[in-house]
Amino acid sequence: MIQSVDRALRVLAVLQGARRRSLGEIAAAMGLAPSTVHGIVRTLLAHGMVVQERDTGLYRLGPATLKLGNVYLDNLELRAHAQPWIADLAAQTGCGVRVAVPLGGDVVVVAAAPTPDEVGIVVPAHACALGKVLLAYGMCTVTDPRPMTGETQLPPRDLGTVRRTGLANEVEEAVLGECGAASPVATADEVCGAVGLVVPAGAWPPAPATLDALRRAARGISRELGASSWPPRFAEESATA
Amino acid sequence: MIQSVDRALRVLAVLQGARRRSLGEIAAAMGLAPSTVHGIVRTLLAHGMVVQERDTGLYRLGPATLKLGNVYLDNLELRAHAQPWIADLAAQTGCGVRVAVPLGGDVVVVAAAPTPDEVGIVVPAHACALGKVLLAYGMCTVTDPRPMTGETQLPPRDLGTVRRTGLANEVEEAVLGECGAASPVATADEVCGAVGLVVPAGAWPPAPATLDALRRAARGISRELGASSWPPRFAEESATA
DNA sequence: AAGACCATTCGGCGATGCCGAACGCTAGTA
DNA sequence: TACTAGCGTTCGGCATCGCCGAATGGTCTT
Repeated sequence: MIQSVDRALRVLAVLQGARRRSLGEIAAAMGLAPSTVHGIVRTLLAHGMVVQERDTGLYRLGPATLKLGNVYLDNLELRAHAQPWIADLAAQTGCGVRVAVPLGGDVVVVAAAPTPDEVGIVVPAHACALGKVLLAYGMCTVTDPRPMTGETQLPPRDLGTVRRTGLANEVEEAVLGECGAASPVATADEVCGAVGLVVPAGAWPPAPATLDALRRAARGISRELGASSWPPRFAEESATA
Repeated sequence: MIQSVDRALRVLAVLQGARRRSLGEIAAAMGLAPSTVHGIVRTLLAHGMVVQERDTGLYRLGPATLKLGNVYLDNLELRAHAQPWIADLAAQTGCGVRVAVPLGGDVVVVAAAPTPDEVGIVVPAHACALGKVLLAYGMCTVTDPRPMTGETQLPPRDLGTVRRTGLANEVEEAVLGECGAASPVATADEVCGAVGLVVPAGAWPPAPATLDALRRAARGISRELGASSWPPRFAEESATA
């Protein structure tokens, strides 16, 4: 782990917390001298990862981050293969559909239907069905176990059942009035994401046919990505068995 | 400019060029020893900026880039204020509408209507109307003057006219069959972006009323962002005058 | 079975970036 | 007007941190 690179990425993380920050604020948040942070920020500035407001001198994230994120999406086989499946699934079920990948203790939405503007949103893994799937397969780790609503269950339960059935549920644990169900998506040798439905609390639980459609989509995407079996095997579980 | 941070960002830039790359490929592209790049990549890996495929060992961009890009969009006042204007403009004119910001020699689309999935795309500044506006105000610099179609004009001409009229044009310079017109958007003290129309070659030139609507939108957004006059003054031009 | 490529580890030399202090600036205040 | 407080920024010296070359253990190809 290279110190200065790690610090640069931590600067970007700090900048995610607020629209704009002063150099001193960033330095204070990281416990470093302002002049140390200045060198890092100047380098980020040169690459467009951050921008500096001309009048106030404050810093914010820059457009290079957007370019980077867009290239990531374009290069993601998971997204490309999932796109037609989730469009169908949204049409069939009338629900919102999301595909997400793990990012530490969170999940990041990489595809959505019928509302593609949900791409990019980040949800704590322990508070949504998509995250529970990824927790069950060891792709996420609970880093910040704070409840988001009064319904949030801590720690996440029944992860064994998730692996057995290929389904995870969530009832108003992230957003009141919103429930979810999700299934794992895998490549030939690991779980790489999850596909899930967003269901209004009034329509919960969904019809069995809806959950079957979800699982069919998860299996279909996984097959296109090279997976041979579904639900996927959990490497660590089968190793200890 | 801190060396290792700069190298880390260049690694990300290299990774934008292809879906996946081996450590050796990245090292070769940068003229460094593989072991040097390895340390950098490991740090990026720890933050989710890159991921490593379990089977092949190859590297690609990671989901943290997507999160970063999404936060950038959420924190962008330009985008928030432009959104209703471009929705109206798209409905009135029947054209595609884009809002873009400068990024070195390119422009990055940060808002679009009626097709929001165009957000994130990157176009060389010298080959599109949006970029010509930003070149005219010194927010972009031509870094890689390669024509994209047979129509691409190099170097970009009539930038003074762009500043005088608040309008830039482009006829099939980026994509054959596609033309564009764009106007500057400014805050109180600098040009921060551009708004433009995408017009099919068959519908070019657009009606004067269409261009007026474009300019009204550009002026309206600029006013909301604190600009006092429109078209905006060009700092360097007025300083030398 | 041999070769080529991969990611990865290690250790020593040296360049590199860290930090404290000083600067110029703007803004708000007495 | 003078004065303080905060900002971003610059500079230089010391020591640290990271760079690189070589060596390892894999896997896949020939």
